[in-house]
Order: sequence, then structure tokens, then C-alpha cells
Amino acid sequence: MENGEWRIERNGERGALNYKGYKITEESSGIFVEGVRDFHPVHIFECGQCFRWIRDEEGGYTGVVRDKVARINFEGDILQIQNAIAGDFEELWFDYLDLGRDYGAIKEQLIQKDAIMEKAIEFGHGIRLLRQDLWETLISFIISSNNRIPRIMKIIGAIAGAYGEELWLEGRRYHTFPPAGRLAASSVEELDVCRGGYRCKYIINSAKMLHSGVVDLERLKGLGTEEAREEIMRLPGVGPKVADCILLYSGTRYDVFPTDVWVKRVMEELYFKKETSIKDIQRFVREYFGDLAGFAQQYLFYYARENRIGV
DNA sequence: CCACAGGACGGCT
DNA sequence: AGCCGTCCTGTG
Repeated sequence: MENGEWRIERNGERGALNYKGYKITEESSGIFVEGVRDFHPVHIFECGQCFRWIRDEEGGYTGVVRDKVARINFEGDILQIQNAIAGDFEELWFDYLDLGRDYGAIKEQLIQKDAIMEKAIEFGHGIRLLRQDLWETLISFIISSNNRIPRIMKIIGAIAGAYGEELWLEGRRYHTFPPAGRLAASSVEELDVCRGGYRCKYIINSAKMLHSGVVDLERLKGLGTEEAREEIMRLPGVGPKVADCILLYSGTRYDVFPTDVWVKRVMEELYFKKETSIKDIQRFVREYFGDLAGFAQQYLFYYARENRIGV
């Protein structure tokens, strides 16, 4: 089925549509997407790649993507996206949730590598790499440096609250993430209310460099991995680790292996059995996992963190 | 009061 | 190229 080719089958109140192999049913509360495999909200939203999805008591996740706020549930092979219409699925959610990729095939390849990967994949079988907005991912991971997840979420939420547009869902207020121009027009002093500390000046200066065109994020997609890394590392607050996170979690490059202190310890414990430099780890994974390095990193990291390996 | 956290930066050798 | 002190804030 080609992009945008919808087959509408109306049955009474419901409208069932097909989009790229998924069956979509639209209701007043939102949409249901049938035929979704390799998907587990906990694995996806709590594997460290995103900071704007909040879990509720019923196990649903509510978050803001671009100019939409939605709530996601999953059961069996049915994905429920509340506060979304069928058009949003084609425009936004299909791409954001990376539903065009066969994670079954990726897992099959990685499982063949070794018993470590097999175990990690069994544990995080429902992980998917979200294709997040490049600009928001950039700022998110500048904030992530020397920081823990709860605080990262708090700072990003504060930035959205101070600079973003209001969105409402079930009587609750949410905010979009502001565009680069909005932060470029601000100041370090103003941004300071978000409690980002010394990262605030990195954020403002990066926003200014992007807004003035000194660095062009659009250009990244046409570059090779090494060139793309070097390009975003020109931005203040972006070092090697943050650069790899930005490229991977925005869906720009998948042959990167973000190596923080956790991943380093995990690789040392599971693969090397001795202290190993980040450089040597990168050399190894590039050769060993190749184009699937980014996916392998995500399965390994989630497995290790949840099982407290490398502590 | 102090150590430390899912890094980057700048100054040093 | 590698090593190390410092950086803002929150938590223990």
C-alpha cells in the first residue's frame, strides 16, 4: 500500500482504514491501530531515549509530540492513541513510533550475535527507537549531561511551560516544545528559571547558532555519520556522547553507539572483562554490530540498567 | 557538611 | 592524545 492511499470501510459509527499494513479505527476518544508488533510502552518510553512521556496509574503514557498531546496504551497487537485522529497517524504517529521498521528482523540478526544480546533482547523485546524532533532532541541531551532522568524531565518540562504553546487533554495542561527562534530570542538569565544550571548558556548559544544558520540541522541527513557528529559537536554543550544520542534518538543515524559511564561499565562487564577505553569500545561495536549498533546499544542499556548490571 | 550523578570544557602535560 | 579540576542542582 502506498503512502497516503487510504481504503475506507465504514461500518455504522466506526470507520476502519488501512495504512501501510495497519488497520486503523477512529473513535471519538482517539484511534486504535491493529497489527502492531514489537511494541511495549514501558520499554519504549523508559529506555532513556525520551523525556516527555509520563506514565499514569493505569499504565498509559501521556506525552507531547510536535503540536499534539496524546495518551498511548497497548494491549495484544492493538495500539490505542487517545486524542488522535486517523490523519495524525499518517502525518505524525506512524513516523514518530517508527512503525515502518521491522524490529523482528533486527532482533533476529542481533540475537545471532551472542547470548548476551539474546538475553538483552528477550528482556527489552518491545523497544523501538523513536524518531524524535532533531531540535528538541538536541536540547534534551545537552540537558542530560551530568544529570539524572527525573531532573532532565523537570527541566525540559519547565522550558516547555515557559516558552511553549498550551495544549489541553482531559482538563490537564501541556505545552509544546518551543522552536529554536523562541529560545534564540531569549537570554541565559530568562532561561535560568528552568533550573538548567550551567547548561542554560549552552542551550541559548546553541539556539542562536541554529537560528542564525551557523549550524544547519537540516543538512545533517545528507552527511555521513562522522561528518554529522562533527557538525553538531560545533554546538556548545555537545560532546561525543551527546552527539551520538542526538543522532540516534532523532532517527538521523543508526550506526552510532552512545557510550556513557553506564554503557561503558556494561560493555566492560559483559564483553571485555576488563577496563576498556570508550575509543576501544566504539571501535569494537562499529565492527561487531555494524549498521545495527544503535539498536544493540538500546537493548543492552535497558537490560543492564533494569537489572543493575555494571553497578 | 560532603560525595556524587546516564559529560563537556578548558587548561595542562 | 590523554588526564583532571570545575561546572549547576538535587539527592543521600
